[in-house]
Amino acid sequence: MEQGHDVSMEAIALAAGVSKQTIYNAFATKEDLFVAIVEDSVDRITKVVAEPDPGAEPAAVLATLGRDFMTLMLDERAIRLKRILVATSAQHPRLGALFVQAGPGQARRRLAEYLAAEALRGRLAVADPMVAAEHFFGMMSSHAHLCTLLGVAIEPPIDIDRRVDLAVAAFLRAYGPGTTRR
Amino acid sequence: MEQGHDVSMEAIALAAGVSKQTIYNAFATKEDLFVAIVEDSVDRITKVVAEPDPGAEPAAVLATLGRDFMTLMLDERAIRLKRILVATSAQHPRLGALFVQAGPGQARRRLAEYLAAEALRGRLAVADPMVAAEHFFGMMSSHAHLCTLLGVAIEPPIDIDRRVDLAVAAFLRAYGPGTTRR
DNA sequence: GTCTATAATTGGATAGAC
DNA sequence: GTCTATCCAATTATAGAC
Repeated sequence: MEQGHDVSMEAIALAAGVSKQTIYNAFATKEDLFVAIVEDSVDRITKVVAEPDPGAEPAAVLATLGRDFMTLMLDERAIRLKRILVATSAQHPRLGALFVQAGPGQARRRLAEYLAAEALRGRLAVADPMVAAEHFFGMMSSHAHLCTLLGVAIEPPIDIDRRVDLAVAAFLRAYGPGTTRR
Repeated sequence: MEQGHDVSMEAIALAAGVSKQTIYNAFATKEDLFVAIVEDSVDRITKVVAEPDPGAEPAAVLATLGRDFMTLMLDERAIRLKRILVATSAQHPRLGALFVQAGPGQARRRLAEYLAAEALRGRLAVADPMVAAEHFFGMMSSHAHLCTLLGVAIEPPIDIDRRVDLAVAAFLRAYGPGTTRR
């Protein structure tokens, strides 16, 4: 995970403090080891997104989910994992799908469920909950996501709380109760 | 560009119909060739984003910029280029920055300029034009962007026009003239 | 089970003829 | 300038001793 997708078995054995043959006793090929490591990393890194409290204020729920999402997205381990998944997407699209489901996909589904419930209660004007959830996360994360994957510094340096607050405010203007949907 | 960042000089020479030595006569190292190819590709792929007409309706300007942005983002060549930039980000962050500036960065600056002008005219309620522009592009592209990089199929298949229309509508509710900013 | 030593292959780069 | 043939380093995987 530290050295990226093209790390050698030699380097892995060195870091593990064993010889190559010891690794080959546990994994038949480098591919097998790679898949096992990535699957494990996806489990470790995509920590379960807390289910929102159905009774809480939309602004508070959005802020909490938003901060969790941004923190996960900017986590150095998560960035490394995503780079590896992108670099090997041609050989292992299944691993990419695994990450999407467990990470951003889960966050999106959780928020969409909450938005649907709030729409029924009349506290939000959300026609398509999955689209609205994507709008929320997309507003916050899009630019920073690309930059972190490319190793490009974000100017000005990202302020998570501010980004979250701006996205929450914009989302509530777009999907608040008084809004006319079309 | 077809085979990805780890293509061999052998394969490149074969595709070019020459021998390796012929390539080495033009480029001192594989690195040099790589940088030249990527720089050229960035130029080719990030076609100049049309400057918005200052007088046009916000909804129409947003729809045009949105469609251009989505088309560029989903272009197969652009996806391949981005994968290569991500895979080599540790060795060549400069190339990633080049792409960001020329591609999404340019689109964002163009939209931000337009939004600032419209805010002065009172047709939009935009406090921070760069943030608002990022909100617009982020709403449309975020999820699809990650999926295309990872080679994961988007379910349901993406409908550019619909995504653009939904983002334009949400943006205008959030940043339309009647909106209360905070 | 683990280690050292060693295939066997690949791939970047070069030599030397034409 | 271009080609063929070759060098050399790195890397995956295995053999065989302990």
